[in-house]
Amino acid sequence: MSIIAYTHILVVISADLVHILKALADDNRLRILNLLRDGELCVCDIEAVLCIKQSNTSRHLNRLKVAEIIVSEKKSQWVYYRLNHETFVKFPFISIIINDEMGKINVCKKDLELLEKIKASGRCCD
Amino acid sequence: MSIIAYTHILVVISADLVHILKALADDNRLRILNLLRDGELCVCDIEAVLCIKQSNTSRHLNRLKVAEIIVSEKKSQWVYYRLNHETFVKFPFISIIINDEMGKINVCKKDLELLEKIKASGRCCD
DNA sequence: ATAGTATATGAGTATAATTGCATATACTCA
DNA sequence: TGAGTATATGCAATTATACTCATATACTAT
Repeated sequence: MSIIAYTHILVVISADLVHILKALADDNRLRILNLLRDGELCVCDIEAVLCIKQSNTSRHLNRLKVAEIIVSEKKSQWVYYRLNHETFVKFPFISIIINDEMGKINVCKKDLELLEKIKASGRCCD
Repeated sequence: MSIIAYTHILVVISADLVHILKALADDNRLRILNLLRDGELCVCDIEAVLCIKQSNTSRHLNRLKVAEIIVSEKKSQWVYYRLNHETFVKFPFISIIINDEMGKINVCKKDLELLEKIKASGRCCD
């Protein structure tokens, strides 16, 4: 179900249902997606809110990126991650999980509050 | 996020989002849910279509049952499994995955065809 | 009772996922 | 250029998951 296209060195692996579900099936990654609802964030913001190691944060983000659930953009020394709405068009259930389910989870609410505090009182970036 | 209620010996663990996603994030279990779209099936039917070992089939079914995605009912020597629509009301994204995504997957289409053949030409049960 | 069938489970193995530490890379700013 | 910051990645340890084989349990029918 995965499409692998070789164009010179470029390798594109189209995410399929199981890979997307595997990427979603983790507490930390769900919390990351919840944080990204409000807009893009850099690795250090996420790291601070979730209180997990930088390398771990980076790996979780990469897992979501490989599944095409998020995309990244480098701006000076920071890498900003944001939700990939193109994939949500193809797999609408992802939007439903992020928009409808996240709000019900207590940890997710607290994460958003903590994010606001961190944003207010001097972030690592920007 | 899990609610654990002790009433005498009864233990009820309410399935939460991550557990449901973990239960869904597997090829064989997605194929099982696809087969159950048309109605209840016993273990041997599923085993035959997916071409996996009986013990493995039983464990996958248990994983889905613990996540409350399916329910089981014993009828004489067979155990019939079916979709748990109560959970789908609580988590509508599951319905969307099963109804909208399964149909797009080739293996799932073939599984349904094979199931019809097995049902037609003498099943193990009933 | 006994043999046969359906399902569940314990034990062991193989593989995959998560994590942390140390380090490499990329970028900025003085 | 050199120091500092942000992010990614190699490696190793730990844990979780999937799978198989053998066996136990539950039920049916003779």
